[in-house]
Amino acid sequence: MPKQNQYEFWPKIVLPIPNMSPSNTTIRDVARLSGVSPMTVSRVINDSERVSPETRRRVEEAISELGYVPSRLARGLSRQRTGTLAVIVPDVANPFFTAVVRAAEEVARRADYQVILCDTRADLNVERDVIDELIAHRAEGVVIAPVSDRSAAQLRRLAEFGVPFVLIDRTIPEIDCDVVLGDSTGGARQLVEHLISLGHRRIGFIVESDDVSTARDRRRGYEAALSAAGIALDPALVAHAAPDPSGGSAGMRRLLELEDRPTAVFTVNNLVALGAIEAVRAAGLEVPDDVALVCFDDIEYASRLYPFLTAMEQPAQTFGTLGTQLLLERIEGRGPERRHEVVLPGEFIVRKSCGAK
Amino acid sequence: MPKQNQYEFWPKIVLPIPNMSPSNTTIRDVARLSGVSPMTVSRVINDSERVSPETRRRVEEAISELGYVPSRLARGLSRQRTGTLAVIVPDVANPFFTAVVRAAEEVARRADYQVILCDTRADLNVERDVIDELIAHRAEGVVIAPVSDRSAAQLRRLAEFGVPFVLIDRTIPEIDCDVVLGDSTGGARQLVEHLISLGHRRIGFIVESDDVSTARDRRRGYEAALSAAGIALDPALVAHAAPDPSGGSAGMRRLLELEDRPTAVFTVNNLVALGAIEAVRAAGLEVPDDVALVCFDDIEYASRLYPFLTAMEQPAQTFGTLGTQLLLERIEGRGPERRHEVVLPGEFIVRKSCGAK
DNA sequence: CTGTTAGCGCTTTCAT
DNA sequence: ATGAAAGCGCTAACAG
Repeated sequence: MPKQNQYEFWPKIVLPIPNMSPSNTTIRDVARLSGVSPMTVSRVINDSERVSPETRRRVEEAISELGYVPSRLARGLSRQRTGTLAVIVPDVANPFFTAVVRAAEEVARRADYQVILCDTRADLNVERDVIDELIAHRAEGVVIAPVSDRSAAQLRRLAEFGVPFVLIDRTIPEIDCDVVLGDSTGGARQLVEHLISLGHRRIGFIVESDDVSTARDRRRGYEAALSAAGIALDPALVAHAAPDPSGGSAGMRRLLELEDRPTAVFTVNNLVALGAIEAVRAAGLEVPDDVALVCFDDIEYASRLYPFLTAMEQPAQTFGTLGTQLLLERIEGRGPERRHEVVLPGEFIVRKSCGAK
Repeated sequence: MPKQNQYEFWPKIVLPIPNMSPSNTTIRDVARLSGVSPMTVSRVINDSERVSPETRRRVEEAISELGYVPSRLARGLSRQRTGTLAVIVPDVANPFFTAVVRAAEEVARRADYQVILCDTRADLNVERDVIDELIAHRAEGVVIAPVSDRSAAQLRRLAEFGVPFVLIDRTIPEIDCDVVLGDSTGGARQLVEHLISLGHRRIGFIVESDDVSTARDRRRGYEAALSAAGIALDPALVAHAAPDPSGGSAGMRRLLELEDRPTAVFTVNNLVALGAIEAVRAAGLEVPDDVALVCFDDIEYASRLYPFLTAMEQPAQTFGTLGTQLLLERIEGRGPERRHEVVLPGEFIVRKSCGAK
């Protein structure tokens, strides 16, 4: 079990480092070598039509001979556009966001945009810093799953700087922009109704703070399902916790300590479910026998190995694809005046954790 | 079940888009407003000492009044350094690399570097393109888990451009540079010896192509364990496959079709194991009863939900941390002449898939 | 402590 | 079809 600083003294091997000397070839070097002006070289590297085939050939030869690669910095500064856009998520390690990010990158790449991926770790301050960096970088647009409603300030900042953005997974009350959402309310309702149909009456809910739209919407769905079934809402059954495994554990522990503890629990997402399950087991109980459990979002690899979580699976890739497409439309001015609000239905997947036969 | 183009016609909501007009405030605007020269403003934003407190105050006031954010493009072009480094992995969605990436980003951020994350999808061409982009961006260094030995060309290209890089997880024969590795050979040997100690004699191996160093090294460990136990190597038991779940399935299917099929299988990594298990189940068999299984790398969330895979877990975060630290040393010229080669031991975790009691 | 002068490497605009 | 001049926004290197 390596300790953190075990590698303070690295094992060393005596081998030469390759000779690295920055080769700073510029457009002028290419121009000189091919006997034309920098402007002509510029035309060649930008596939402008107005270059004679012969000149083009000579320039291209010089380029490959010199191993010239145009500087994006200079080009960006001069053109006043960077061809870069950003994807910001609260946690890349969450399989849901991992999928979102991959899809977004794919679309961006195909449209010839570079993408900068930013992980805020659900930290508002990191998010602020990251957004400032992106402004400094003159990113042309941002696809973002914001930390919470309090991200509004930084988004307004983006808007001030004329950087278009689209929200994914989460809305923010005062922010009007394109947005790609899951059907949180409907999905939650469906999950909870399923538990009710299984005979549960005391159903817990582990959820993050109310300033995240998905948390609010899913709570709404939870309440709607209960009320439709004539079950009174018991505030003690709603446990607020961080939206990660340790939050899930903490939340579940609190629910289990209740006098009249729930027989079933709905967690706001996959990672919370994970922690909740661990807490159940730590208490010497079992899912679903002692506590049934349903949640939002799947954990793909886990489910492939062991189909356990009954979940409302959201089409993560589509969040990324669509979000990026909408963003590209805005960037390229093709977007309509009115904003898009896309709501993607989830897929209800019944597995073992809910205890359905 | 949403079809791909169901969203060709997005639902629209009539809401105004915030008025976005690019605010192009430059250092000169700030200079003008605060009544100093651009140079003084530059000094202020760079925390240079040589500015009187009063001037500094006025400048800072102007900055916040104008909402000025210095352009990284211009700064980079002028300073001839971008403060950007890149992390390249073959698959961010692989929990192992997800962890690597997060750790790397953390270290980079603390050293005030921006990081660009690139996912090559194990595609050599994507890798080449990505590296070209990074050169164009004038990234200052690269931490890379290369696709295969054939990545050598693009790494040499990096070196030509004076971009330092460190290899993680995988070495490349002709490339001498800092590298952070796991103990593939030793780890593989330990895994296979464990299977042997459980009584297995026919042990299969599902592995990717031999031009990836980890594949070679793990095969070496596999063979060493067999030979130490006096078990003859049967080439039919070594299945080559893509290093992902579908590759794992394909590989396992081939092994199961053998006349004298293996009673245990070692897979080169976590994702291959996943596919292999699916194939076993699809064949109506069970792990570990019909086929025992061990692999490299854990699938964290899956294991938390259901501790199943017997695996050689590698300290992924340390790969990222150390790799980035080494890179930073190189970038900042603090690195020693000789290269570092760090080999991190794995942790052998016995769970159910190997069938140990 | 502050300002001036030159670029950084590319592209835009306008000539030719 | 090609080139010259100017400038994108910033900072290094010198003044003063």
